[in-house]
Amino acid sequence: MSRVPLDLKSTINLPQTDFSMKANLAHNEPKMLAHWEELRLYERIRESSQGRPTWILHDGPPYANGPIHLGHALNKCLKDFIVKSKTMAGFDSPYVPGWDCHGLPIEIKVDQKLGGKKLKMRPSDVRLECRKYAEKFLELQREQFKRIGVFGRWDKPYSTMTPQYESVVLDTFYSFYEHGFVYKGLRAVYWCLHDETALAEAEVEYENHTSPTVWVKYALADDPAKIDAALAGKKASTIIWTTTPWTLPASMAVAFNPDEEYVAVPNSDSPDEVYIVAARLAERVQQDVKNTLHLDPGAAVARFPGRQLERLNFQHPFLERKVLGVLADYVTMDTGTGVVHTAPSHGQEDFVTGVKYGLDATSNVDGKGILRNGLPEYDGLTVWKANAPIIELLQKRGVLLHTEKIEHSYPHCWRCHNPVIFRATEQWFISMETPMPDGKGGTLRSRTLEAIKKVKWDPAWGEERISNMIATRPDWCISRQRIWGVPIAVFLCEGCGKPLNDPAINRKVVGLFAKSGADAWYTPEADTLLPAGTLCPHCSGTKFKKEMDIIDVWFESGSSHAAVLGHEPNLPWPADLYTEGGDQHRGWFHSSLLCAMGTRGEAPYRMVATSGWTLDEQGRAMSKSLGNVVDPVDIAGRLGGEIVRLWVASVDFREDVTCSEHLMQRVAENYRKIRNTFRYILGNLHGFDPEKNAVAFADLESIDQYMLRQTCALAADIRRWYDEFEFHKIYQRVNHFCVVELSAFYFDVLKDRLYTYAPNAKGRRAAQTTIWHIGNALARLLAPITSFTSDEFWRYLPGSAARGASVHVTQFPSFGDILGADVPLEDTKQKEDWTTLHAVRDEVLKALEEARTQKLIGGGLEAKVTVSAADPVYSVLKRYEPQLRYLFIVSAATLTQEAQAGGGIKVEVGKADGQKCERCWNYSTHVGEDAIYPTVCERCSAVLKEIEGR
RNA sequence: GCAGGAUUGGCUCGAAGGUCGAGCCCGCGGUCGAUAACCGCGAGGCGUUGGUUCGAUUCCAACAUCCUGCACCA
Repeated sequence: MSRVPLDLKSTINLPQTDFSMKANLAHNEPKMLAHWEELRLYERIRESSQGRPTWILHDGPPYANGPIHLGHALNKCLKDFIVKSKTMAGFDSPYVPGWDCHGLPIEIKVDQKLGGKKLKMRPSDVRLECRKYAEKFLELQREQFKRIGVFGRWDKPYSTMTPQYESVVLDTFYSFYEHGFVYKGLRAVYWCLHDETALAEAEVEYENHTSPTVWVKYALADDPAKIDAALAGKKASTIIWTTTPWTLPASMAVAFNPDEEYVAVPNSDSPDEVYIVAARLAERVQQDVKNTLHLDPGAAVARFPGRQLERLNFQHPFLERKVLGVLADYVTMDTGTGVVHTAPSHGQEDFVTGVKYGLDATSNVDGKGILRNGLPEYDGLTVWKANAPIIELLQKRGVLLHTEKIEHSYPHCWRCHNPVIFRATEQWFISMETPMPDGKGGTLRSRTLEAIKKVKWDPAWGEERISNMIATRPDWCISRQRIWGVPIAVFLCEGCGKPLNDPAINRKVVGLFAKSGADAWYTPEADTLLPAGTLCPHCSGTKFKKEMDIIDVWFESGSSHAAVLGHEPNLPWPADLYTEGGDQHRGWFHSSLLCAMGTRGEAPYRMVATSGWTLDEQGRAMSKSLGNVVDPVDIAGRLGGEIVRLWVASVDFREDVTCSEHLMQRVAENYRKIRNTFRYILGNLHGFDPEKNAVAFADLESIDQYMLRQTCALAADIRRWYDEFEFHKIYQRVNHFCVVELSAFYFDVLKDRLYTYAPNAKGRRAAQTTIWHIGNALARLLAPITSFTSDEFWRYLPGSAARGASVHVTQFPSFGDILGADVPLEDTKQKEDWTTLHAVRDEVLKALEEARTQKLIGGGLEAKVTVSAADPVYSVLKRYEPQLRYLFIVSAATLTQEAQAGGGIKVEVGKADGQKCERCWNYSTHVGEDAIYPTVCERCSAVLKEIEGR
């Protein structure tokens, strides 16, 4: 009875799967997101994590004023890797994202939008506009973060503009206030006369400006012999140079550089008169003032360091006042006379110097820029108009040595573009030197420095960095003359101006904020909080007004730990980790630390990790004008959110990271390799049911067992690297595993078994069991990074339906999961065998390549090889002899025991004997022996019999 | 100017006081049963200058370039 022969190709078990080779991520990821939403996946993860130890990453709030950029994506992906990996490592690790919503950038944007209208609007209406602006971008950023696969409590994030949050900020402020950390004091700030407002540094732009400059004589009021004996009996003066004559009424000191040499230069018309200027600038000064004064630097009477001039008294050029000689390092020798007129109320450095020497920093310039309390010549004029009469005045008093106009770079208001001035104003401060109220000793500064040591900083240099900053920072100026923020909700006595500090009233204000938000301060409702009959404790005044300054937004975000942590059982205080860009050592890490120290005496975090900056391929910062911006939203839309995630995983985030379109393409290439690994596994698991078809570890082939142990080694590395946040090592290692260990080695070798064996043959089932375990493990190990693809794979993996709806509710695989319970992890002998076999295989492949070059063979199966080796290699090969041809993927491999020169092995390649089997493509001398299938080899003949049930 | 960090094939990374290494890219070839895939072979590098050392890409110092934060231009 004759049979109709089967079509041979149909008897080959080719891979079969709907897991497409083309990911089409841009199209498919949104579907996966919808699926996750439908599953309520984040909530499910929370439920399944209940009761496990918590591990808290507290989110640093991005600023809600634009779409996300690559730095945001880096930040959020890193956090997502950490939270997901902690979750899969067995922790309850909730993630509450947050936003920073108050502050200047939004207020300025809204200002620009409102224009002149703002001045006519009530503050509460301006605040509403700001709120709408922030809300808009909070919404946008939330969707963008979700799009790149970040899991979190997106429907209940924290935001700095909610009543709850605002009340916590105020409560934190009161805690500082009631413990005596807070004081009011003067500080020099940028001031725009036109807009009558203080400006932040960010609001200042340098533009060219023409200023009158003057060289002014300050006569020494003390005995010049104090400086140098040679000056006894002389009439000594010094000369200052300034571009702001209007600040001269506020001149309180003249500054010298302590380490520079100064000289007393005689006036050649009147040799008893000497002028003290810097030695290095004497020639220049001579030229500058030559029209009024004939200095003779060559005839200097004395030379002395600047420090000799400290605390000497000089006569103010036109006021009845002494001016103190002071020392300052910032006095340079590139312009002027080496002597700097110092007005503490009108310059930042001047102010600092003023504090150091106890000088008066009261400003006699009002908010409109008008000089007050001055001489009739200039009193009542604005600073710009006062320059001319003051110069005239100097002339009249005979102290003007020279004047001219110069054009130089000068700070301007970025909105009205008028030149700005420095002005000392009253501000609120937190003192760094206040003793801690908890009785444990130390000051805010010293205790903070101690707390820093208990925190783990990654990279380690962060500790030194933040310590330096805390050690050297001035008191914290926490007030801002702005609207969009949390007000410093304090009542001030209208009589004496002193603030009220009554804890009972403070609590009532916190309660009001918790109910109605900080907006309430801008309504009459706040006034009713003050009980009738409240008296000022300082002057017994009965009338009070509200402080309308707002709190520095860094204080707000620095209070986030108190707003978010410690209120729910699985969100305990303090956080295990804060992680942001390295710029936050001065920003959020810094303010959070101080806020927590002042209120709780402890750091709000156990560990701080920092990431670098995102730069372009040439290492330049990204900017729209350079056109080198990589937009993560755009990448997600074209290449996939997974590619953004994988890029983040690929770089060492601790240093500055580079990115470009080109680099993203490269990452996409690598992604395809990982995807194809998953696809190969799924394709070859067609018809495999792990419940029914799995083969016990002991019955697997040696190579299968070896690969499962390799997978365990991979799992161990990956899990360690997740713990250490070394994601780029995971990326490299997984890439290597997929490309070298699987694709180029194991999967290649496996094809013969998977494709040509009978579907249910034990050897094939063993291979399937192995790749099933590898895929199962790999998907879970990679899930924190390739969250989309791992879950997609999970849905296709046979038997996974029984193990949960998503890979994200599983945990990392244990060695037992991979090998089977009770299988020992180590098998040293097996590992050594395979190390040897690997090395021999490499030699064989090289020999095959040579034979190919010589046109002896084409494909490897056209070849037979003979390997000659001596012990110990020989005996290893001998034990694996029947498998060698499959390992080398040739049609025959024979072995001879023979020592080689140099101790190596010899590989001889020849044309394979026999005919090519049409089915398995191996060459065999037995092709033609099967009557029904005359074109197949003896192995395939047997397989076909099995398939046909013969 | 001050503080901190970085510099390894074209790209991203890893390791180490003893010939550095991996993946990708690139070149050549194979395969045509993972096919917009797969396999093999090959080429290519330690910023500069000194010092310590038997030996330095590694440790030290200076320089250069780049990045971050801070300060400043009277």
